[in-house]
Amino acid sequence: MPVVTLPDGSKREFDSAVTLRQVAESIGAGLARAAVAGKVGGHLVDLSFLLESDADVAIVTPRDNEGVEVIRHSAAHLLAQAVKSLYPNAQVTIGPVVDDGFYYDFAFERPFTPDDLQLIEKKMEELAAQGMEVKRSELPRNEAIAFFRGLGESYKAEIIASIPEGETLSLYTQGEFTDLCRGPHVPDTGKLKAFKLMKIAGSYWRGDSNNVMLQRIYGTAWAEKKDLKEYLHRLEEAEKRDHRKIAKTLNLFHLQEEAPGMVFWHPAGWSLWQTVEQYMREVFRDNGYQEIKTPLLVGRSLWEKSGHWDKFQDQMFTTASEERDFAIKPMNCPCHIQVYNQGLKSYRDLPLRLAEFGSCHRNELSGVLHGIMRVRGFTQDDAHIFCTEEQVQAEVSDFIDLLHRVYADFGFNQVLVKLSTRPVVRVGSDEVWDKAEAALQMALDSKGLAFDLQPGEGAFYGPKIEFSLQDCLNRVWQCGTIQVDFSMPERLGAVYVAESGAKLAPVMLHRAILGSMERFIGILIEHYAGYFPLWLAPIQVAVINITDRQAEYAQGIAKELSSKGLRVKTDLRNEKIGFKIREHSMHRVPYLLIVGDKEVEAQTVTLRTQNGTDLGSFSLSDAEQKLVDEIARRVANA
RNA sequence: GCCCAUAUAGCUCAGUCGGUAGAGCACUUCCUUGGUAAGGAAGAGGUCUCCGGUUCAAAUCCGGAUAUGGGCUCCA
Repeated sequence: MPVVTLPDGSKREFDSAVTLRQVAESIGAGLARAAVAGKVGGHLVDLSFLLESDADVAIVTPRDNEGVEVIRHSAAHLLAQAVKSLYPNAQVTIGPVVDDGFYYDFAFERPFTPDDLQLIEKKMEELAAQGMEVKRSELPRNEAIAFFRGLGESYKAEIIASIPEGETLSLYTQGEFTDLCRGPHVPDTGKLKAFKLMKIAGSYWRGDSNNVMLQRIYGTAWAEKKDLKEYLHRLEEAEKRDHRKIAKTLNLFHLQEEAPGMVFWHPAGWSLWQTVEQYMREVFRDNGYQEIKTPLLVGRSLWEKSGHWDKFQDQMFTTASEERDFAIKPMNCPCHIQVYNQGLKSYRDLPLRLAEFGSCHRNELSGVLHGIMRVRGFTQDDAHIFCTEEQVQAEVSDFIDLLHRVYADFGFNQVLVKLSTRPVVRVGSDEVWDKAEAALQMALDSKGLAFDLQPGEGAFYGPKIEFSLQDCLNRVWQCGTIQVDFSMPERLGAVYVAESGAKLAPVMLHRAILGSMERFIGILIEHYAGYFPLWLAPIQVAVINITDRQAEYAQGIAKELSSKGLRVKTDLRNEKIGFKIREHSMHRVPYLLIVGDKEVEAQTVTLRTQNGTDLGSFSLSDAEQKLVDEIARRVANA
């Protein structure tokens, strides 16, 4: 006599064992129709799940996130079914749910083409329309291996073979197609109403680049057609924000064949860079950092001492001169230690914070380059804090506060935090790791910051915290980091004289807030879609005359504004006012300052914002004050 | 690096079956002095990414290289 407790706390009693579908039907026909899966005691199960004893039960519909995930998972099976029906020689492998959709990896004798994709999608629609029942069954492991071998599905058989012996596996069958799967799945393919295949990509079998390359088909699936449409619209919006596209319209930078992964900054883009850099320079100065500059090209012997020549050589650009090997620095830390090592340091000198806008080069694989987000030549807002073990927590704590202030100034208020602790292969004693991990955790706890703990993900030389910001499309970008390093100072001979008179190696904290300047500027471009807050805008004000008669007046105004540090452009061309306004609006200039005969006569200016609001007339000094205030407040307009 | 796709004017893109290249915007010149998102006219602009092959003939078909895009892998 199972008694079912529903999420609202109400109870229902049944005379005999029931399936979840029957439970749903007892609640309402509408719910039963909508149901795609169920939950028993918090575990997702199929609607066909037979309930024989009392349980907490929930019916899952496409309104629940879990319901959409079930739909996506079933859509992956539908994709596999369609592929097998069109191309019987293709072998199935895995087909999981990912953000917003799913994929399925196939092994096939020839590459899938975009035309294949269309055919497959059409086949999926046909199969979905048939409303085929999706049936669950079970097989013991060894029989499952034999079953898939019999089907010629060697990859599937290999997956099962890696599952411990003696287990029973679940299979799902729809029409002629059977797949190994933990489930649950929708009760019939008719529940799959809104999906679309997106792209074909390569992927290594079991994610290992030594293995064969499979073909991955990505798709998206949603509860309703409307959701699918919204998703496609969101993709279009994201594409409009693409930093590479905006960089072209706003003339910020370019990349070219001769320098793959390295950026040619144009005046407007470099203005953006300079604003960010000068801001960070102030941040360094106001927070006890000292800025330094170290060489780009450093001899092999230093990289051998630091261990990079051994471990990182593939990624370093190297050259030779007079029979000596050199490498362009991929990181700044070894050089910073060289600066630290000049002159004997006392514990009284610590913490010593050395900062550098460090220009680094790494020879990344050609396939990973991406606009200015992933480049070979980049600049870090890098700094190393040399301190004692006792100082670590306070330094980390101050850094976390600083990082949040900086992100907020750039208009990012959502920050995600990850703490990575000791990996299996590591240097340093357990006591030292205990202390370092505790220091990081206490720094986070003392601020009440939520964080994801990633056991074993720390660097071999110490634990680390990583900070990610979320942009206006809720995309996550890992930018900031602080890492404790017990290894390199000792390796490169850094010491300080302790109170006791003993010479000890300092602890080094590697830290960055923006990460790479290039990438951070790329993020800013996409976050603001090129509509930068006034303080960042490459051109802040365009001074526009209505006819030639006001040219001199306009130039005087521009000169005055420039002298107050504003980035001003004049537009005195012989064009109609509407034409000029359109052009500067499209170039996302935050303020247009317009002068005609009226303004000359009254000695005023008229201000218009980028989005078309007419702010009316101001005296020049009032207008100037307004702009200067807005810059100082770093107002975000996103 | 691996898989797939792409590369035509400064930009965005057409270019059918292989027959010497086209639009819009931008640019230049002239006319227009116009009050809040495109005034008019004329002109100039191309080694169709590069190297090779097939062909009487290649932007177009084939091979290779490079870069870019989307993934995979990588990111101590």
